[in-house]
Amino acid sequence: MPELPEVETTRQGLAPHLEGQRLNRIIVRQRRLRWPVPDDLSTKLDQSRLLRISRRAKYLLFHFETGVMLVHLGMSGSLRIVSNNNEAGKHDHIDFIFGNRQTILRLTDPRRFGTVLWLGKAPDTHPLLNKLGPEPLDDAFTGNGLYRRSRNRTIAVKQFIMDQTIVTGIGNIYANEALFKAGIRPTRAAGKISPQRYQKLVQAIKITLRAAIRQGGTTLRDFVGGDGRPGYFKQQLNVYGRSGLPCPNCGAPLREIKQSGRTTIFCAHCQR
DNA sequence: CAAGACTCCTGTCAGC
DNA sequence: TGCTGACAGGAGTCTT
Repeated sequence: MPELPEVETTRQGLAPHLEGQRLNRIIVRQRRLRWPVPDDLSTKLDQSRLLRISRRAKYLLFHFETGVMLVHLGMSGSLRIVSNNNEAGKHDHIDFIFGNRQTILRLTDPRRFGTVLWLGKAPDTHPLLNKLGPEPLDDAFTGNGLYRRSRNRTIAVKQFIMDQTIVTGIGNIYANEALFKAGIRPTRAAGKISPQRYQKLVQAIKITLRAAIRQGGTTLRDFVGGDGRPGYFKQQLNVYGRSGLPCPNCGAPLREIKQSGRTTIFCAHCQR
């Protein structure tokens, strides 16, 4: 489920439980994720204190005294605090056991597209991190910047904003939503959009992501409390998952197409 | 370099 | 009820 808002609400939910705590041990039940979980992860982390959890793009960075551990949740991953009598299920691949009171951070990931890697002391130079574009909620992410990067690009604007080297954190849902809000047709060539419209798109992205983070925040207490209540992702989505239903703006039926194998939903009347 | 296809894996759901 | 195929919130890697 994780696009930027999910990852950020996960970070915000976990940080108060874990920051400052010492890691006791790790239980790795399944090391075959996107890449194999490093053999020596346990050694690297042994009795190390977790200083803080940060986020870059859709990556969570766990800053330990001994170095940085990177976690990506892929398509289906989640991290939760679970109680110590909670039996591990089929897809509960790793437990990180913290502190004297045995706080357990559990990684669950049915599809195993997620990632757990050790980056050591110089995380920023890692290939997964060193080519990333700006954070969408930073001031450094501007309409002008997007406009400049888009010149001579024939790629569709939707794929353009999902490219993590252009701007980070935007996945399929929020790409659809932001383009709807900005009134831009997802298939339009990135290189043929005016600076003014990129300005509008950047605002739409920021507003959409902030709203989603706020909503994630309200449900996160349940999330971290570990009861895993369903219905967690109910959001006010304007287009995603609403193919054929009326456009919230004009009432025309929303159209569905494929772009690079991903579902795109848009209003042919409002988005041009 | 850019763009598109392919790939990893499992759960869910529509259709028969 | 059971089977089959399509599809799902990601993104690195390979091919053209």
